[in-house]
Amino acid sequence: MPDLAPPLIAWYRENARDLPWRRPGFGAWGVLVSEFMLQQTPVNRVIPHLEAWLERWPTPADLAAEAPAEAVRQWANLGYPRRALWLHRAAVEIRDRHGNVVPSDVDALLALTGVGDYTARAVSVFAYGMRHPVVDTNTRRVLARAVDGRSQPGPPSRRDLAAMDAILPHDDTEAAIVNAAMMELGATVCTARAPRCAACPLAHMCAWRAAGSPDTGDGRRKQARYEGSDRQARGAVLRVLRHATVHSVPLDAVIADWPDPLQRDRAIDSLIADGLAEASEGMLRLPR
DNA sequence: AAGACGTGGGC
DNA sequence: TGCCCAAGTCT
Repeated sequence: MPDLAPPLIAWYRENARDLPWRRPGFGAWGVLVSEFMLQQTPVNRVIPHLEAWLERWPTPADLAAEAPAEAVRQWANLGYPRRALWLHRAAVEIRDRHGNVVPSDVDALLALTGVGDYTARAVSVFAYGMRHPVVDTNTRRVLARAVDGRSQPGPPSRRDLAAMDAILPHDDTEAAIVNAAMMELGATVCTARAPRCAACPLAHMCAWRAAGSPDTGDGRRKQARYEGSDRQARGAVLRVLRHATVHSVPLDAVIADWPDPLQRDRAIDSLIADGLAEASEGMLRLPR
């Protein structure tokens, strides 16, 4: 397998988007917040929310001092609101266990609530310049095509980390660039549908292209239907709680017109179980 | 370890 | 319309 790093580095230097978290001195807290927001939410939707968040809470302790409800409300419509809860918990943990400094060590990062294999390495690499493989869905797709000759990656696996590590240069700085370049290439050129191979710096050494760009099938899990789902009901409940001018709403009034009353009750119960809502004396509200 | 978990945009 | 997709994590 030829060395992917040189063309990736040259391409990234010319084509990287100017994203807030790539600005010099953006800070590890900003990077951590951005990574939470970017978990399954597109870049363009994240940017305005990220800037508002950091303006309101410039350090972990600023966020930790607030009630979780404020984090959930500020999260607005970014989706997967448990991430707001987890980010709040992580802020408390960083304040209490790390002196209000986002850790640089992967294992310390992994111990934070809501931080998994991807986010831990992304923060260590992009905020602190450490040398680790960073593997997200973009990286996995580029590896699947350029290295394995497949149209789509298989299911996520710890082996992905070793595969990415194998193409990283020894130098820390160059390794960080290759990590970012793989993600950027997957996001802007080597996309899931209609990849722009004519603009790809790896096209001349791509195993998938060499094999004639075969459709090797999709190893991706199909997403459950959203329309009519419990998730949709949960989303509707939480939207009411976020928008409530009084921070507490009569339980019976929350999406009272929902078509399926059992689903409505299930949604409320599960939100309470998740810590995203609290009920008391016939009222429902975001967690204090 | 397969499924749950929001939301919005593209085609 | 309906399905796919988006810098994942947790149970």
